[in-house]
Amino acid sequence: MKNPITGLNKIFDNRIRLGVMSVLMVNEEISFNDLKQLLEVTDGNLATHLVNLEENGFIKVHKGFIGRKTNTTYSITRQGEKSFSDHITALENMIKGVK
Amino acid sequence: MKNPITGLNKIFDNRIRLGVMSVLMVNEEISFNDLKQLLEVTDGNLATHLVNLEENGFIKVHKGFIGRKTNTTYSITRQGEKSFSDHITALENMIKGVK
DNA sequence: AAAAGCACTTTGTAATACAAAGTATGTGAA
DNA sequence: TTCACATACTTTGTATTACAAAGTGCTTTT
Repeated sequence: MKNPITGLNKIFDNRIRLGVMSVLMVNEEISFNDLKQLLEVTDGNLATHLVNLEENGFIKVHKGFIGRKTNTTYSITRQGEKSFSDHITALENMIKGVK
Repeated sequence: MKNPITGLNKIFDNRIRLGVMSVLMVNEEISFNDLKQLLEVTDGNLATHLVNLEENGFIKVHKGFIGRKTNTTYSITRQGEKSFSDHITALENMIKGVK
């Protein structure tokens, strides 16, 4: 038998970062506020995880407007897609092992 | 859209505990040492996570012998199977969402 | 002019994770 | 019989992480 948890990405051990990534896999972009409500987190906490994901090159930020209100949105990067897919694959392999 | 990370069990956010559980889903029992080598962790760290899993009622401990050498093995409980299955289901649902 | 919203940053604290060292018990070798 | 070694921990100390709450700067709404 081999180590079932190799290939898991440490960045995605955290559930909020995991949540952000899986949302961004299926949504072209999402706003800060929508993300905050969806994941049910405080804004400070969310902001920290978003910075982390951005610094790791997994997401990118777009500062825009809705009318004249600021509206920040986030989207996934190529590298983010790749790294998250790899993580999902590792999870699936682990799950396959237990079934 | 709904929160993709609801249903995930916080105990299984940690990769070592996740690893222990997935090993115990497919092995009737495993010894402390085998687990340590398989998951590539220090014994102190592993022991801590095993205590955590035991206190949560997910695994049980059997202190036995091989010949006259002590041999501690671990196995999953009914509740552990249930909780871990639920976690896997939650993961699968999350993954389904991103595919 | 005041209050409120957005998207943060800063601050402080609590929880978590981990390595390393120490411990108790027993075994095998010299 | 004494010494080194193994098992399965526990203890200790530290580093990392996560989080809430409060503060900030800007803008918009009332």
